[in-house]
Amino acid sequence: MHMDKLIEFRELAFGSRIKRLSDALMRDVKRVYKSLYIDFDPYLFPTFKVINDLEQVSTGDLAKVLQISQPAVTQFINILKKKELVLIHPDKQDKRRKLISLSKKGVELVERLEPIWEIMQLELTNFIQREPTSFMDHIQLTERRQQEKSLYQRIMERIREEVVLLNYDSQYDQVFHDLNIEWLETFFYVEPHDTEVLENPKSYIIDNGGYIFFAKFNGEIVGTVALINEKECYELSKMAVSPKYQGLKIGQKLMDKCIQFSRDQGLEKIMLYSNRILTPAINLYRKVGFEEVELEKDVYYERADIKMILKL
Amino acid sequence: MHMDKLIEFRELAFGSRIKRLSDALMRDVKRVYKSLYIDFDPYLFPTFKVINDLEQVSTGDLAKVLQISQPAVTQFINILKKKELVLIHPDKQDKRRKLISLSKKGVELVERLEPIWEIMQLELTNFIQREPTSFMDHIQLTERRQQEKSLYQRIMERIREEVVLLNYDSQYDQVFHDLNIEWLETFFYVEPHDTEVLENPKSYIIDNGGYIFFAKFNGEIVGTVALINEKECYELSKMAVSPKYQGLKIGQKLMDKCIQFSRDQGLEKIMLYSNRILTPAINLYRKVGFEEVELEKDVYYERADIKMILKL
DNA sequence: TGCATTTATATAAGTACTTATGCAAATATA
DNA sequence: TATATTTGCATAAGTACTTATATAAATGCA
Repeated sequence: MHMDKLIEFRELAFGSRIKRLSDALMRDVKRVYKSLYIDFDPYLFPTFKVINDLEQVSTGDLAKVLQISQPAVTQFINILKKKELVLIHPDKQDKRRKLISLSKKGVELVERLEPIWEIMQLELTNFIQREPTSFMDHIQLTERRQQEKSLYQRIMERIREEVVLLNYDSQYDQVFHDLNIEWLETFFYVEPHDTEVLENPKSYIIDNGGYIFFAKFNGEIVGTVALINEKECYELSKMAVSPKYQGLKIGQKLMDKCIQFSRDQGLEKIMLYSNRILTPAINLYRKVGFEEVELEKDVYYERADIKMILKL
Repeated sequence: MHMDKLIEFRELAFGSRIKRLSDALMRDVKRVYKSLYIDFDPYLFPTFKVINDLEQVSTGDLAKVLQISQPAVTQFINILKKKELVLIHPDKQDKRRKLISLSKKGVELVERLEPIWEIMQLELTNFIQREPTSFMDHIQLTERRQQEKSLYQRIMERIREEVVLLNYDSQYDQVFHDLNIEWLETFFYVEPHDTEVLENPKSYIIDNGGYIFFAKFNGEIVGTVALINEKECYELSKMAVSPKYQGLKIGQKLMDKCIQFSRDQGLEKIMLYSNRILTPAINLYRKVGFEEVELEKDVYYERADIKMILKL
């Protein structure tokens, strides 16, 4: 009773099957955008990409090159307009025509999306292109691949792989400062001690036997964390991830690195101070094994209201 | 500007392209049903066919074997119910469950659809299955085939080919009578002379040097026409096509046969009487070359209000 | 055996398109 | 040079699904 009847119906269910397949893939790509907190939808891709490539197009031209109905294009443009991704200017020569081009925000989005599209292109190629075979077999094989590991998972894994970890380098001092100031300003206020440390990471952290790691994605530093040298253990601190790149599990990756690094150094534990407002962070700490311990009275961070320790 | 941009986008537009393709094919199949005056939709096919094959299924089972959402199944069942094609009975053991089975009308529809499905299966196989190649190439080739000659045209042509013409045989006397009585009763009233002729085609038509042809589709006589022997020409008469099988161009096929036959006999013209109410018929007569001539006063059909002649 | 959980289905609202149709501007034609 | 036709876009409504959620019946477990 659990088998797929559409397979049995063979070519007769061809239409239904490619529909089902395309629906599944579109849904997966939609989830990718959502996971990356990007306000974009896969069905908008063809329209958006053509506007980007041709720089200026009319509604009718879009319908022609995309081979979809003109009302569909009108609707998509309205949605892109609402998202402020395109500009619409009437054609001077022909007052019936509207010329569409990308807005500044649209161009920025393209820049953000391009590396992701590249990865999608790669994963999709890998997903659908194997040995040459019949159309029906391709559908069958692709459905099976989707069941084994969804396109969503494949793309996300690949995107996460693109995040590489780097050791401290003074060229990243500014980013280290900015990433940390960002969340400090959002949730608390910046203490004078913070500024001092964040502006001089080398003397305060590195020269004291501490370490700083960076996460790089798409040529950009998108996250950082520091291990500050305390007696007998490291204090995990200055963890910050660019809000633009949430969903990539960068925090997780930085944590893993810190834990592995401390283990390799033969240490027994990692310690950290945090604040209960930062629930996602606290959850991550718990997930990797940190346990809450009593907070001493004279802690040097004013905002700290929780202390956690991970036994290695 | 007229090229297909989706091709350029390669694998990135994979989802959009199979969506576009499936939409096109579904639309074509929908048109086939419409052309045959069958009140059915391609999206209902998987559900309908599974109910037919399994005889009794629950909503949930359908969702499982079709791999679509349960609300979709509920909606499809409601539509099938509205079309009176299925029966819904609550499960005695499990009062939450609903068991779906085909109604009498549903079974009849399956019988009507099965030969068409067979042709669709054939045409689709031919449409999508060529040399083994990559998934993208299959899509490309299929799109091209669709542009050259749409799936709709391919299926319709094949269905029309299934209509074969037969010469007079007394075993078809009853059908000859019934098909003609049907339209006579619909548009006029049956004159005593009609009944006389329709009940004795052999003595009234064949034995007078006339001819009767039949159109057969799916093992059933679906149309007929007679050439009645008059001095110097044939009178085309008793043309009738089963309303169930409109859209197959059966009338056209019977006409072509009559014209070809008369030509082969070396005759100079065909003559017919009709009535202006029967616009589709009159249109067909005009289309193949019949021209209106003056109607004599003493014509032996009371309902005749137009006389036409085709010069061969 | 009673109550929480799970399962089967229904309902509502949203999505990504379609077709049908209307209106205004541009072009062709007389 | 007026008028009919065509073209470009918008609007409305429909279609074939989806997700989210509700409800009632069945089942699991204490």
